[in-house]
Amino acid sequence: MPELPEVEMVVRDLRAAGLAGAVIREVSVRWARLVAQPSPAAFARRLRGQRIQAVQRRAKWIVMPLKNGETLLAHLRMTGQIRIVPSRTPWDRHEHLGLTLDHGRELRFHDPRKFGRWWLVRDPSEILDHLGPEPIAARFSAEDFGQRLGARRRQLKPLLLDQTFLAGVGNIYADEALWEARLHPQRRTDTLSAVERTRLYHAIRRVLRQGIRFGGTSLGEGDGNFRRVHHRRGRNQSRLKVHQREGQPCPCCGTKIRRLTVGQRGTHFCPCCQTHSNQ
DNA sequence: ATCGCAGCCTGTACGC
DNA sequence: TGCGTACAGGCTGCGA
Repeated sequence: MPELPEVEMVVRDLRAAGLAGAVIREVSVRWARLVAQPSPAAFARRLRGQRIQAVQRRAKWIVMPLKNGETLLAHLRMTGQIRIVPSRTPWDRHEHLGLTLDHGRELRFHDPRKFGRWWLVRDPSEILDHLGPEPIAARFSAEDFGQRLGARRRQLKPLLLDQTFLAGVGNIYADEALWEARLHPQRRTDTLSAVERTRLYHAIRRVLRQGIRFGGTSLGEGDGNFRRVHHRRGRNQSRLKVHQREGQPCPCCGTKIRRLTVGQRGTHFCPCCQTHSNQ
């Protein structure tokens, strides 16, 4: 699933492909509900002829400011992939959006689950304002994180997935960060010591940065799994310690990894390293 | 404030 | 082999 590191890889790939500076010649929406805002017709009309000025990332969002001041936004959700292909490439059955660019190229949005969404808005803050801090930003401090964490009374895992609390962490990196910090996913946020809060802060940043360093996490071989722009796979799956490793030994102590459902989410942890004390 | 659930989707994994 | 069913999950919206 594309989380912060995966979206970062896509954004870097799009920049390397020269998407910043490209002009959108034609717009083809083949699955109407993919366009969240405005109507598909207005989306196509207002996008046509526009130049993409930059390709940026905010949490799991791809943010593309246009020359006319509007902003194109994309969210890959579960299975969204962006591809750059030669114009007039035959459509794959899971490609639901096409942006014909200059220089004989076309951007295609591929999404088997159809959960991904695109927006065209005058002011991106109306969409992005609700998001919490960017966890790998320099200005994101351990003090601020620890203080906000202690002010809440929830289980750790669901709070890490709450995009208004912290923006960009998803199921994979939440499991990995909690293992790294040696904290039980169901531990209550207001029971952590100062040392544990700092440990979690560093663990989150470490697993996200490692995800980027290894090109993102591509679990499995299927069509719906994460792929970078030119269909490349990430390599971070080989670095995962607990996520999707139920029954396999913990790399730290050898205990079998267990799976729980926490806040309606599949959750993987080491019952030995991640203790439930204080809960 | 926090929680749980339905809904959005379809590929995959499973049982028979 | 083939069928049916359950499940996965990011996010929103709802009610408790």
